[in-house]
Amino acid sequence: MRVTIRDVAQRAGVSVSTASRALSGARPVGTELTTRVTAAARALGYRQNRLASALRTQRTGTVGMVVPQISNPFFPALVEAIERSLSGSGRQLLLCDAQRDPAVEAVRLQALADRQVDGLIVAPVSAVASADALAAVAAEVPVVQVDRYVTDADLDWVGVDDAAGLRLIAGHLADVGARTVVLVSAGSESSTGRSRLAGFGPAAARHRLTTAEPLLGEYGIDWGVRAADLLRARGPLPDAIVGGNDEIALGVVRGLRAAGVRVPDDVLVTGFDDAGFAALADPALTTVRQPHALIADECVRLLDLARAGGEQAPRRIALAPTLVVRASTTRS
Amino acid sequence: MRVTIRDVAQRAGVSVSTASRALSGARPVGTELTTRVTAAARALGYRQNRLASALRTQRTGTVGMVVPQISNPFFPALVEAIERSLSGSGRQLLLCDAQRDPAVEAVRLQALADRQVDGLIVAPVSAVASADALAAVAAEVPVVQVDRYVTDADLDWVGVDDAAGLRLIAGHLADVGARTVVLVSAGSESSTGRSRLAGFGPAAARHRLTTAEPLLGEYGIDWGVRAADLLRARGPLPDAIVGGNDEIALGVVRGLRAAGVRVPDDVLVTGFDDAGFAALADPALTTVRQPHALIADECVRLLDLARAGGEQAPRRIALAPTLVVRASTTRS
DNA sequence: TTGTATGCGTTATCAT
DNA sequence: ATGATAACGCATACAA
Repeated sequence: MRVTIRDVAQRAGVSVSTASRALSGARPVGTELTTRVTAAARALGYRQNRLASALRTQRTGTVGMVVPQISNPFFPALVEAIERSLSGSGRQLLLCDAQRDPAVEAVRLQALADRQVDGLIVAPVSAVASADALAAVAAEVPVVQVDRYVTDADLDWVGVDDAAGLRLIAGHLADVGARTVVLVSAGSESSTGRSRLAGFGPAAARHRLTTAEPLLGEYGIDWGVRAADLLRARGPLPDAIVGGNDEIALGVVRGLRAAGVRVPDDVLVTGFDDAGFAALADPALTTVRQPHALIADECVRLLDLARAGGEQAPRRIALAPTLVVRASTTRS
Repeated sequence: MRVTIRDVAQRAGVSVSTASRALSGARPVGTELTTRVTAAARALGYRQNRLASALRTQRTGTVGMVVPQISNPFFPALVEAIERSLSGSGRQLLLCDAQRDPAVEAVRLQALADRQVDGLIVAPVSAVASADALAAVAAEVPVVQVDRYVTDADLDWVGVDDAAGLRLIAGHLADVGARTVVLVSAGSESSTGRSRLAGFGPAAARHRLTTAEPLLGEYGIDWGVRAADLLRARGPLPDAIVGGNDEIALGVVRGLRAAGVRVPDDVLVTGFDDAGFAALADPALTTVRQPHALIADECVRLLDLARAGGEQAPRRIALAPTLVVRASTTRS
């Protein structure tokens, strides 16, 4: 049988409550008894049954996270950062994958709520189709959205300041001599697609860059390849192509190269996110890095705030990204 | 207050035990009462408190997993597969990141055990430094190693058949006309480094390929770049370079390209694992794909077997990989 | 400061 | 087949 707190108490010659208090530090315990208890605990190799504790305290020390797809190269870094941020306060991450399906996502959200997680960090699959399920769980457990958010639900959100990211990119492109730029990004189904599109025009204008009509498709390498063809069909290429994320940018590079256009020699290309492979690509991608650690910390902070403060107006926290200049915009 | 099974029982006009049995199906319950109970449960929106259930049944329905580093591009696909395999039986994955540190890993293993996970799936950070902690938790909960294993611990393992993978690669290289090949891989600190090295010679011999002295460093793009230089310094390049994993292969490609050597035109290059970026790289990497879904299923199966059967001789399951031919070995 | 007794929500045991 | 009751391991209200 496992060693329980009863065994510890017995061995230390105290009551169970004293043992509990001595170990948790919830209430003061005499110095001698404290040492007796801790000694007994160590001697017996006692380790708390977190389940029983959670049942009693209503706190599991676990936080649930649902990502659209963990194999999507953007999320592992985020998961890692959140796992790390949580472990700072002794909590653990219960990770679920939504398989890009709002229905699966809904099941996962409920399952996590049933396991009494202390909070839920969610990157919703869809801006609209995920809304109901998210609102439902939010009624029973604190929820923070990360990266993406759903429309029509007043929930906290933490992500990157897309407008600021695009300003960084525009500034850099202007610095290296670009005059004409075009955006290749995702449409407005996702919240990030919308805000990146909205941020692009003003950012370009601020740095006196001439823009052409944006090409909007979806986040993915295939769309980037296709967009490169569309762009060439349009006429002379711009000086620079701004990808809505790294995958699109990589697709653009590949599409261009297949047509004999060299990057960065003939055209500059930038990405967004700094997903793992951006540095591995050839040419390595100039991109905007999301501050994973800060995003993670903010998520955790909002979660704790929600637990403490109860109902509040939803907070939306957009953190500043940083520019990472690599070979795709560096002419030798 | 949350709705508990008491509420359901009351509304259905039965005892709590009957309600429990009707809902769980543990013991037969009269048809009428069953319908009354399920109706009441649905009407009240009852959802079981998994914690309380777990405390009683000693089964949490969660499986812990510890990976060396989730941002390492090999692991997300594995995590996804395991998450999926588990969800088939209604279980969930508690994911931890060891931050490449055996000490952190040890803490995570204990934390998961304290949370009463039903099983543990671990890709150990180090073949030697991870052994003690792994053996310790294995004493209290079923453990299955995946991908890598520790020496000196009799624990189940599921992974890929490295020798078979290298035979696939050698066969393919022979098919496309290569005569001389060299291995660039990791040393023998990791179990995979050891077995891939061991499998290379026989695989090459089987297909009448001439081999040169292998270059052994570590899994990582930097080593690949450096190895490319070492290889060029050695004299004329071989027809093909076999990377110990995809990162090394990518580094080799980059190192060669920096020196003006073209892939695949001048030299063929292969990887191992089919990590996410292998398909995204340029040129896309010919590699050996690990059967993630099968590996995941086997992990789960062994876990369940261990729960059921108690102590057994450790099982080591090496699954057959498949060859993925891409541009890095395809001359146009 | 310490001990006693109760309950968290559920399932298992033992009756009937 | 059904119900009363105890117990899982822990933390806390209350009493001393």
